[in-house]
Amino acid sequence: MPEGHLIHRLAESLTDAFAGHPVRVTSPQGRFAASAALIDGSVLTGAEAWGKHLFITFDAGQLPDVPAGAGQAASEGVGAPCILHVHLGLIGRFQVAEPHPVVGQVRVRIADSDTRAGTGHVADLRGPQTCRLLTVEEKAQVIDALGADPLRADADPEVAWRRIHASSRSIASLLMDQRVTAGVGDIYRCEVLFRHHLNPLLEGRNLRRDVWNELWADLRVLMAAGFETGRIDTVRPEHMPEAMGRPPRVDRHGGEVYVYRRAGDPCLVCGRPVSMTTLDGRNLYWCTHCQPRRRGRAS
DNA sequence: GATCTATGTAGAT
DNA sequence: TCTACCTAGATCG
Repeated sequence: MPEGHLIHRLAESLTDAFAGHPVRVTSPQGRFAASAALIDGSVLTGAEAWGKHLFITFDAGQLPDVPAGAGQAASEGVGAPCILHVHLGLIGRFQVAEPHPVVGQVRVRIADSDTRAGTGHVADLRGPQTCRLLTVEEKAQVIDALGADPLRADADPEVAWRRIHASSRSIASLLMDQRVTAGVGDIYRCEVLFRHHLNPLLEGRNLRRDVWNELWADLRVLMAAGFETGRIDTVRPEHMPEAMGRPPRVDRHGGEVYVYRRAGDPCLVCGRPVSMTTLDGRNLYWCTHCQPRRRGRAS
């Protein structure tokens, strides 16, 4: 269930664990067995994240002939790179660990060719929303449809700004739109809006350019920190419960946040209860006092 | 043991 | 706006 920062961490973990080596690719659950067979034994050359999308590239150059019609990537022929495209969706998990027996519904297992006990790694994929093989061209098409990823150095926030500036949709909805900002999920959108005192229902076309610049810069900082630590911490030191004379909290998702999943609890800044509603089918949390409607309007 | 929930998205209505 | 999908852990009775 991760947001973009964890997908980037995952890409790094997979690259560190397997890049440059031939790997075993299997589908213990069976639902990916035919495709797994196409890349089993090939060299994993690297993994890359783009928003919440994960791409794992295999060098299929040394693979034997693959059965006709076994997959789109196979039609490229022997020798073409083959890309495993994964999107975890809401409930998927992809964990890199030391070798261990399969437990539960493992869609894909990637393992070192040398699986002697105590050596190597195993990566288990469970419950993905997307798990398929792509060609290089198909991967490019997926990326073309995505907006600016705050964790990528090559991200272009101008693309996101143009889409926001032209839209009558709420900024809360736009930040979650992967065609606008890729990798931002429910926690980061709720938290960054709070940190900038922005009302979630502010229309994109009414967002000031300087406020967008601040939002984008903050997303980059927050998500880079999340990439480093593996958790989402958004509370400024002066607002930490201890600094405010309150007992420390433990959030279920593992970080310190202002509003996410804190409905009814006192706002860490003003003390009024945090509000929650549903927007586009997702839970939206905010403080009606700290995020008033007028803030952010175009002048 | 049954039910609920979830850091997401696509497709139908 | 709704429903379906994928899985596991938390919560309920």
